[in-house]
Amino acid sequence: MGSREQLVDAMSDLLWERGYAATSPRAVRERCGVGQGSMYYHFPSKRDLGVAAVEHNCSTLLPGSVDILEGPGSPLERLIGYLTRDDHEPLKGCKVGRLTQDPEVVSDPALLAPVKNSFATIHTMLAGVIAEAMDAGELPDSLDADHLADLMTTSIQGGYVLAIAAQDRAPFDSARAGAVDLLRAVSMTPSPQTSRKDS
Amino acid sequence: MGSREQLVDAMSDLLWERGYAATSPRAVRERCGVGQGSMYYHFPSKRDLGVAAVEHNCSTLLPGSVDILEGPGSPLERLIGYLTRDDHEPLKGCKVGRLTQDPEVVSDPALLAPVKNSFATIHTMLAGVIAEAMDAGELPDSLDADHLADLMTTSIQGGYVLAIAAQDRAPFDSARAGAVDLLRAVSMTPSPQTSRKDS
DNA sequence: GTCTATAAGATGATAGAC
DNA sequence: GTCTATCATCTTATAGAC
Repeated sequence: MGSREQLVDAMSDLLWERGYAATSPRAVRERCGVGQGSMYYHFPSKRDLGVAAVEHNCSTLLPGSVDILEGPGSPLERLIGYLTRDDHEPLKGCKVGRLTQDPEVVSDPALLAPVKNSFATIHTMLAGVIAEAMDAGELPDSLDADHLADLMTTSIQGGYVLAIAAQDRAPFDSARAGAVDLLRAVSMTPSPQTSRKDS
Repeated sequence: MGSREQLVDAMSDLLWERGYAATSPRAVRERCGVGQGSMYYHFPSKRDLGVAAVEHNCSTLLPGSVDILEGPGSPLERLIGYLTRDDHEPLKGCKVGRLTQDPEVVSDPALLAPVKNSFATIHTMLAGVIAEAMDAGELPDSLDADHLADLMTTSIQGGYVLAIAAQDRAPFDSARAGAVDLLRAVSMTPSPQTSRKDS
C-alpha cells in the first residue's frame, strides 16, 4: 500500500477518534509512519488531506446502509433492519456525524460537502422505503415520509450522543428500540383509509 | 461583574461554539478582556476553567425543559410541548450535547460528569411524563417508557447533527415533527387492553 | 518520492513586579 | 487581584539535499 493511501487511512481514523481540528499533521505521520516530506509531497496542506479523508469516511459508511435498505424483505422489515443492525460502535461515535461538531469542517465547503451529501443520500433512501411501506399498507399513509426518515436518522445520530454521555451503549440501543416500537405500533393501527384493491 | 464570572461566561460561549479542545486560554481572555494574570489567579489551569464552564452550560440548559415537562397540561401535551418548543438554535448545536464529541471532555471525569448528569436528569423526567401519559390512557402502555424517553432526546440531539450537515434548520424541525406525528398516531390507537374504570 | 533541517506563530503555563 | 515577561512545546508548514 502506497504512502498516499496510508496517509488517508490514518487521517480517516483520527478524524473519527478526534475530529479534524484536533488532529495534527504530526499525529497522522506518527500513526502511519510516513515521513514529513512524503506527506507534503502527496498533500500540499492539512486541509487537502482532510478532504480526502472525509470523502473516504463518507464513502466507507454508505454501502452498509444501502445493502439493508435496498436489500430483500418488505419495506417495513428493511426499515426495522436498518434500525436494528449491530455493526455500530456507539461509544466511538459516528465517523460522519461527528464532523458536524467541528467548526473547521462546517465552515469549509470542501470538507462539509461529503458529509452533507451522505445525509442527503440516506434521507432519500429512507424516505423512499417509508413511502413503499405506506404503499404496501405497512404504515399509515397519513404520516409524513420525510419527517419519519429524519426521525430514523436522528434516533441513530442522537443515540451516539446519549451513549457517549452515559459511557454506556444502552441508550443507543434504547432509542433505536423506541423507534422500532413506535413503527410496529402504528403498523398495527387499523388503517382509517377505505381499503380498495384498485381505483 | 467580576473577572471570574466573565471568564466562565466567555469559556461557556466558546465551549458551545468550538468545543473544549479547540478553545485556547488566549481566546477566552480576548473574548472577555481579562488579563493573563487574572485568569491564572482564578483558575490554576484551562481544565479548571473548563469544569466551571461545563457546569455553567449544563445548569443553564435544564430549567427550560423542567418548566415544560413539569408545567401545566396533560402528560402527552407536555411531551409534545417539549418536542415543539421554539427556543433552539439548530445550526449552533447543543451546548451540552456537543461536548460528547470532544475526546478531551469524554476522557476527563470532571468534565464529563455534568454532561452525563444532565442527560440522566432529562431521561428520568421524560420517562416519568411518558409513564403518566400511559396511566392517563394517552399512550398505550404496551410501549416502553425508557425507550421512548431516549427516542425523544435523540430526535433533538440528532436533529442538530442533521441541521448542521444540511446547513438548514429544516431537518431539526422535521425529526421532531416525526416524533410528534408518531406519538399522536399511537395515542389514537384503540387500546388493545380491556377498558376498565377500576380493578 | 522521501529525507532532514528550519521557522514563524500558537499553546498552556510560570515568575515576579505592582 | 492584576500586569508584563518569559518559556518549553506543538503546529503547520517551507527549503533543499538525496
